[in-house]
Amino acid sequence: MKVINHIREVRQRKGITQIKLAEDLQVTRQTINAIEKNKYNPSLELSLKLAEYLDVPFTSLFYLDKSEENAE
Amino acid sequence: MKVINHIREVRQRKGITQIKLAEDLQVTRQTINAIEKNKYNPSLELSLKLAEYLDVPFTSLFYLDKSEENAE
DNA sequence: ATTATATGTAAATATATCTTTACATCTTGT
DNA sequence: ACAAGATGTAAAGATATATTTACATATAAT
Repeated sequence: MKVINHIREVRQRKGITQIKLAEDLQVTRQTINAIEKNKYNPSLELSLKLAEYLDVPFTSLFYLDKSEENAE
Repeated sequence: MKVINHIREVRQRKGITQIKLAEDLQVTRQTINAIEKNKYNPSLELSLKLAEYLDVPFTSLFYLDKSEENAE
């Protein structure tokens, strides 16, 4: 069961660059890029910071993909 | 800034053992124990599964400790 | 006291998350 | 065309998360 995130959409809607988001959250730009490109999931701590920073409900930013009920 | 979790309290309130929780979520009992004892944070995927399984709002189960604003 | 169940913990190992450095590509404006 | 800013990506290394096995302690019931 995979995790879906809507970071890119929310970030772009707010006119924020990956660079600014990374700097403000004290991670590297590559980390933001990798997460947006679904290379891996953010840690719980970073996830909470992202939702807070982007000012959206946590579960609208991250949720489980129910279509892959049986998948790895 | 650390992550606070209320897994133990919610789990006990529901009368669920670490063993059952671990089995139902397909992780080991040691993983549940370590998370409850704050050895480390759950992954984002496991965090989402925990909130769903325990049937509580995500941000009432996990949140950032604002009292450690400047701490590592 | 003994048994059963639940919880705590440790070491070794595997995989996931994140950083650093570096270079490539894309887009937009001039 | 050129430059500047934004994004994509890769390899090597560090730290975090999770498993496996094993043993210890706690608690409650009989």
